[in-house]
Amino acid sequence: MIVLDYRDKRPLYEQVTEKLAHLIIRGALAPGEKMPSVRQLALELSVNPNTIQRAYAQLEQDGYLYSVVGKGNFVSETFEWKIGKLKELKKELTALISQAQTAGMTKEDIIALISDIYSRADHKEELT
Amino acid sequence: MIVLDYRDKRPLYEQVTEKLAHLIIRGALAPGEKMPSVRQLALELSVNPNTIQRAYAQLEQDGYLYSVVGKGNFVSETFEWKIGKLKELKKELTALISQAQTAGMTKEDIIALISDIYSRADHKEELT
DNA sequence: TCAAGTGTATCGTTCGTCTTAATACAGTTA
DNA sequence: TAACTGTATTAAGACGAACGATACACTTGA
Repeated sequence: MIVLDYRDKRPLYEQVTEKLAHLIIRGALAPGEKMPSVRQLALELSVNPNTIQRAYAQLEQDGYLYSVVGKGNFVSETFEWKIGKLKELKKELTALISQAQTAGMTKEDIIALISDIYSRADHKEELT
Repeated sequence: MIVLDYRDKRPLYEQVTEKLAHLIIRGALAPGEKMPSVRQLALELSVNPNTIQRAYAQLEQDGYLYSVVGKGNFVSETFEWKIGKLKELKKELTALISQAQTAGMTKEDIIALISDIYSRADHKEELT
């Protein structure tokens, strides 16, 4: 199901989080589906249950799944994590734009920058 | 000239960097002016010369000043650091907006967000 | 020329935080 | 109630950031 890379310098829980998130985003794990238990997945990956627990906690934080004590972890509906991701990005964008304006960028500067980025993206989309 | 706050959890070199940057931005240190030497400022602040050195290196990286071996550190022309800051912000903004659009935010969503941020900032400016 | 000033590079110690694990606690269900 | 779930606490180890001691390299003026 998942293979960990011990040459990867990132922590184990982060690798697990990322790979599970990918499976959910791609639809390999359907909404409502039951995730493997923390102990079971820990056994499969030869890792401490806490490591899986931390990955699951992060995925819950990001809206990808929800947990029920005594029952297990389950994949959330798609819109859940999309909303979560948007909120996160909005937060970061706000902070960055605040910096930008204190540094002297005008509103128009930023809008022009955004238009530029989006126009390039439109070209890419034509290829998909 | 500068007072360090040891209750502040941020590292000393970061405090020094920030406060010197403020002095430069506000014009208290004029372009072309000679900065105190690393050893001299280190003495004044009762801190290791390396700490000041690191602050100066950061300020040079950000375009606030330039150094000449054997002579000293000097405040850069204003446009130098403005350009540097803008480039940095543009880079971060580009990366973040790319993420935003892959996450489903539309161009209009982002522009609305920016307008919101700027309108709040305008209110603040009226008070200064 | 050389002493005294300047910036810079290297190295080691300390200290905090991050990561992971061991273990115990708590809820659910057949 | 046994066997499964998730969760909380604590400790140990690794790692990196911050700072300082020290030596190196360049410039200037007496």
